[in-house]
Order: sequence, then C-alpha cells, then structure tokens
Amino acid sequence: MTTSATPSRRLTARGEERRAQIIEFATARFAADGYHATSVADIVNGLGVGKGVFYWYFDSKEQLFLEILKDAQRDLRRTQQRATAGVDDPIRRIALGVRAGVVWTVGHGELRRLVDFARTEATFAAAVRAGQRVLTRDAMAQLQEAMDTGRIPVGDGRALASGLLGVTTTMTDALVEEGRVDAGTIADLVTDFCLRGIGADPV
Amino acid sequence: MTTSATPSRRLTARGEERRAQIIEFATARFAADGYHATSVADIVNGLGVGKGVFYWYFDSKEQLFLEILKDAQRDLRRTQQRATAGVDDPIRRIALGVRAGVVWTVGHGELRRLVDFARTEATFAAAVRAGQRVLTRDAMAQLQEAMDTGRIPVGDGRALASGLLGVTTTMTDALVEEGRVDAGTIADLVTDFCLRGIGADPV
Amino acid sequence: MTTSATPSRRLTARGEERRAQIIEFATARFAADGYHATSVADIVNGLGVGKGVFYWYFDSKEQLFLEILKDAQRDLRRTQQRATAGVDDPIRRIALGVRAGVVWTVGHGELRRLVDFARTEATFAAAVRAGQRVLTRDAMAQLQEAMDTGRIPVGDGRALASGLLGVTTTMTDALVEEGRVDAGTIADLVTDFCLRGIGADPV
Amino acid sequence: MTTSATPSRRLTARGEERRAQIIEFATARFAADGYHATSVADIVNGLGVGKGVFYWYFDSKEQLFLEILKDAQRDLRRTQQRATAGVDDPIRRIALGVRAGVVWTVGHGELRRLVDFARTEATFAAAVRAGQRVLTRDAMAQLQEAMDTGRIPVGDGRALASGLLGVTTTMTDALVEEGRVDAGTIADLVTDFCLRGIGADPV
DNA sequence: AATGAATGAGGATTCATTCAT
DNA sequence: TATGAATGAATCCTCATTCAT
Repeated sequence: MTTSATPSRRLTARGEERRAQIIEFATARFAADGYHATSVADIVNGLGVGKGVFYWYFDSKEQLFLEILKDAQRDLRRTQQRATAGVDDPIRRIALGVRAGVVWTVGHGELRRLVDFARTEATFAAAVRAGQRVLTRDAMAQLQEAMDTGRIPVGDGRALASGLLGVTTTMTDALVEEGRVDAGTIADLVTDFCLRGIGADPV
Repeated sequence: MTTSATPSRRLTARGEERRAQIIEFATARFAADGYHATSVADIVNGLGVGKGVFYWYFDSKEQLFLEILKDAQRDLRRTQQRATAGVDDPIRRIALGVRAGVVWTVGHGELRRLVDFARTEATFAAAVRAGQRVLTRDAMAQLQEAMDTGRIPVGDGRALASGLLGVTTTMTDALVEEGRVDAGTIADLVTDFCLRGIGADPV
Repeated sequence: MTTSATPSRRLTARGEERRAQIIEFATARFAADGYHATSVADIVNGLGVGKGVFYWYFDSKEQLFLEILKDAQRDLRRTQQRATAGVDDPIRRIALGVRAGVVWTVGHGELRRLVDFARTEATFAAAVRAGQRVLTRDAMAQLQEAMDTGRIPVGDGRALASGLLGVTTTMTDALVEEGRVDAGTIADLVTDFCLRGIGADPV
Repeated sequence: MTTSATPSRRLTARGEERRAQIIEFATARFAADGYHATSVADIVNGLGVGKGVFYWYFDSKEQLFLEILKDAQRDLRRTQQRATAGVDDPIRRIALGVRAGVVWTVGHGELRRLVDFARTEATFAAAVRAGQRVLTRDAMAQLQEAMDTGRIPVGDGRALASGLLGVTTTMTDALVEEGRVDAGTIADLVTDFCLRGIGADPV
C-alpha cells in the first residue's frame, strides 16, 4: 500500500515485495535507534542484500523516510475515518475517532516515534505539520458540528482539537510505556479525559 | 542557571560566561536545525571561537545536549513548584501548575523541541523518560490529594497525570504554531480542558 | 598470507588483493615512520585510493596493526617450524631454529620494528607478550630435550630461551644496521654465540 | 642530575625540584602508557599544575622525552663504568659490566621501555642509536682486550658486543616479566650465558 | 613562575551515494 | 536487478602549543 513509487520505475511483483520489505525493516530500525543512528548500510546488511538494492528502490534515505512518514499519517487517518464512518452523532464520532487513534497508536508505537523525530528536523518538519493539520482539521469539523448542535459548549475549535490530539498521544504513550498493553482500557481512559475536556458528558 | 560543570574543572568567571554562552547558542541551533544538523563546527564558528574551546567546556556534543536537557527539565519543574508553593487547594495547585507549564512552554519552545527529539534517539531517550517521570510524579501527588479530598472522582492517577502533560504540551504547541502568542489566553484554554478532563469544575 | 578477514565480510578476489596491498603498504610505512606518525590518510593517499577503502577492509587503524603483528609472529614461527621439521638432534634443531630466526629477521627488519614498538604501547603490549610466549615455549621445549638427553648442562630453561631470543634479535639488528647484509654470516655469528651460551659445543 | 637545562634558563632550587618532578612523573607515564598515549595535559593534570609550567621548563614534549632518554643512557653507562673501575681482568670487567647492566635494568624497567619505543620512531631513532653505539663501543673495548690477551677466542667484536647487549636486556626483561625479581639470580643467569657466548669460561 | 583559556591543524572514523561488473 | 567496491566530504574529537593575566 505504498505511495508513488519514487525512482519512477515499474516494479515487478517481486520488486514490490522487496520494496515493502525495505520499508518495514527501515521503519523498525528508525524507530528503535533513531533516523540518524540507522545507516543505509545497517538497513541493507540487516536485510542481507547489497547496497545497490536500496538505491534501486529509493532515491535517498531521506526520501524513504518521508515515504514512511506519509504512509503512517495516511494510515492513521484512514483508520479513524473507517471507525467513524456512518455514525451520526458528532460526540460518538469524536469518541470513536479518539478510540481509533489510541488503538492505532498502541499498535504502531514505532511510527509515533518517527513522527516525533521528524518534527525536530528542519528537513521533515514541514511534512509533519502538513499531516498534523489534516488530522486537526478532521477533528475540528466534528467539534464544530458538536458545538452547532449544542452537544458541547461553544469554544475554540482549534484548541480543543489539539487537546484531543495531545491527550491521545501522550496518555497512550505514557500508559504503554508503563506496561499497560490493553488497548481497550487505555482507550477508555483517554476517551473519558477527552470527552470531559471538550465539555461533553462521558458516555 | 547551569548545572555541575562537566569536565570537572574549576572555571573562572570568564570561563563560566563562555560556558553559558555556548549552551545558549547551541540550544538555539539544536532547536532550529536539529541536533544532528548542528555540528560542533557550526557552534564554534557561530561563536567565533576555536574548536578547542568547545571541548574545554564539554566532554562531547552528546554531553552538552544532555546537560541542556536536564537543565530544561529542572527549570520547568522549578517554575511549576514556585507557582504552586503555598497554595492549599489541590485543584488550584493543579491549575496553577498547568498554567505555569503553559507559560514556560510558550517561553521555551526551543527546549520543547529538544525534548521531543531526545525522545527519539536511543542515546537520549532514557534521560527524557527520567525527567518525564519526575513531572508525572509531581502531578500524581496533587491528583491523589484531590481524589482523597473528594474534589475529583477517584480514577487512574497516572493516566490523568499524563493527560495533563499531553494537553499542556500539545495544545500549547498547536496554538503557538498557529500564531497565538498570548500565554494567558493559551493558558486559559489549556487549564479549562485539563480541569474538565480530570473531572473538576473549571473555575 | 593474511588471517581472518576482519570486518567479517566476504571478499572477492579483487578485494583480497586490495586488502593485501593495504597491509603491505601500511607495514612499510609503520616500520619506516612509526605507527603514530603514519596516518590513515598517508596510507590511502600513498595507495591512491579514497579514505573509505581503508575502512571497508579494516575496522580501525589499530585493528590493522594488530593483524600485521599477528601475521608477523605467526610467519616467523612457521618459518622456524619448517626449518626444524624432521630433525632429530635437539641441538641441531636449536641451531636451525636460530638460523631461521636470523634469516627471517634479516628479511623482515620492518616487522621487527613493529614488534618493538608494539611492546611499548599499552594497547598492543598484551598481543606482543602472547606471541613472545609462544616463541619462548617452542625454544624451551627444545632446550628441555637437550638437557634431558645430556646434550647441554641442566639449567633454567626459560632463561636460556629468552637468551636465544635476545641474541638472535639484537645481534642481527646490530649487524644489519652496521651494513652487513649477508644473512649467512650473521647467522653463523649468532648461532655460535647461542650454542656456546646454552653450553653446547658450537658445530 | 639533569642535562643541559633546555629553555636556557637559570632555575632556582625550587625550580630544579619542579623540573625533576616533571621528569619523574612523565617518565612513569610514558613507560606505563606510551609516549603518544601520554599527553602534556595528562602530565600537568597529574601533577596538579597549570599548563604553563610544563612549557616553562621544557621547550616541547619531544625535548622532554629526548632528555629522559639521554639521562637514562648516561646513567646506565655510568653505572657500568663505576662497577668495572679499577678491575684489571678484562673477563671480570665484562662480567661485572653485564651484572651492572642487569641490575640497572631490573631497577629501571620503565626506562628500558622508553628506549624500546624511541627506537621505533624516526624522530628518536637517531638518539637511541647514538647511545647504543657508545655502549657497544665500551663492550668492544673490553672484548678486544680479552682477545688480545688470549682470554677468549678471536672473533667479531661488534657481533659479540651486541650479543652481550641482547642477552642482557631480553633475558632480564623475560625473567622480570615472569615475576623473578631477584636481581642477583637474574644476573647470574645472564652472566653465565654471556661469558659462555663469548667463549670464556663462566666463573 | 604560574594559571586558565584559547587556538587550530591534524587525525580517526562515518556514511550517503555512485559505479563497474 | 543485484553486488561488492569505492568515493570523499563531513564530523567528532585530540592535543601540542601559545597567550593574556
């Protein structure tokens, strides 16, 4: 489920596989050791292939990272959209979106790390902000509807949206780090905090 | 407001000044360009001094970064302690602590970036977690008292504490990024969300 | 005659060649100018290759040196073993071993220098001692047999063995330095001194 | 008992003391860690003085080393001369010289190391050779007399002299390293080997 | 005599990227 | 497609030496 193949090249089935394999492995290393601490050599050696392979599929290390980043952001968004599709009540949509965010974060802690890192390098910061903006806009839309329909007090949509984001990621991280791996329980705690925070009655 | 001089060395007044100067400059560059994108050469050139100066005051680039990190975490904590000292009501203490956190974050956005980055590199992650734990513990103490005295519903202290942290940092970042620089307004929004989130009546 | 390739890597024929070439060139420079006075840059420039080449074949300058050291010690030992193989008389074995040692030393004066240097750096001293111990043990075995069979007076094997070593290296060095390059003549003088020294009748 | 004070400077009593202190400390470090591994900073820090002190007494690290070297060689020579003064029999003189050499070496193992090192660096090699030549010449004089008076078979003086040197140093080193610290015993073994080696009857 | 600070050339090593095969 | 080899700029760090005080 990759984006625009970069070295604009038609890949065979086997090629697509290789490419995915590189992405997967690199993601794990980037998350575990950090982007800079992971060299292209580490990646190809870990995969047991020659160096040329990497550059056959990617223009550069930077481009690979960007691709991982975008994939991650798109994947999270899709997950949330899928979770809230067809639900009428804006509060429920928010709750479900938050839950989906938590579950995704629990399952993709590595990607979270990458986003955190990306934010700190001039080279990647723009990409992260772009993605974050999309997520915030989604949340704002729901919040707006909730305000319009009187389900929550009128307030600063953007502020509330970023609050949702903050609680979701930070609380999830903290609890996962502490060893709590039950996504459901974590989701309950996060959702509770969030709904209260925006002024809705927790379910 | 530096810590223990590192290459255990007695510094003259002039030396202390230099050292502080390096820390300040390096912090700015690290925050602006990223830790890896900022070379020791960049730092000393920017300061117009020889390369050896850096290593006269610091054992390594890594150690300098760690020092900045610890200074930042200690500074934030002190600010919060100062803000809540002598206040009896736990809810008010929480509110004041959150406010202080927001104000500090608004004034030290650069440091926030560094902490975010540090979390993503194996080398620094431990230090960040240690600092975060201290902050969380502080918040947990207040929350516990609030629960014990019936000011908020009994709940998962750790979860709530990390919620407070998450809202504070993420919401502040988002609003600052959007151009809102009035710390007071931001603090109001954040505090509101937080108090609601833990189940207290916003003031 | 290289040992275990170091950066555990399979080398092609061309690679093996390059590796040997580096070892050869570096040995010459180390011996001529000293280990510290020879920089990696000197080596690669002298070879007309890029700096990375060195690190493709060796983990570090130190490791390369160690490898040269071990190769040298092993080579000398093999030469002596070959020279004495199949000879029954222990005195003759000693004489032949000494001769072989002299000849080897005359032909590999550079390596002798490296060993001398290595002994003086904490980093390499252990490796030298290990090699020396092997050589001494070899000589001691022959001396023991000579004593057991009454060919030389009973004495302190270890002392005699180190005496053989000392005469061989120092006398050879001194004579070579003086310009006498005829290995045969030198070997005669050394062997004479050695056999007399251990109490055997010179042949 | 220093040589030509180098930064041609009149030293006060206290100054001479300082100077000797530096030489002593540096000698120990050079011998223990190696010349290159010991920085000027190590020396002054170890002594608890500022960097200027070093350059007040010595022009450079190199010059200090050279001075230590020469002191050592002169000291050894004097010791041997003192030991053999007034003795008529050339064989006895040789025996006593060798003994003195062994005793000195046992007591100054560190200096031996320095000489070994010096031989391997282009910068110092000449100085060592010069010293060695003096020692060899001394020995040759005695050997010549022994030959002239028929006490030992006529042979190659220079070769024999270097043999004496080699046995003395290498055997002593080997035995000391093995833990035998009784200079007398070691001297016996060395002298025995040496006298036999040159064709004299051991006493 | 002595100190702490500063200099900067030099050195080892890394690593993204390219290339011949 | 893939590999091993090669490149060389960039980086961190060391250290002998100098200097202002």
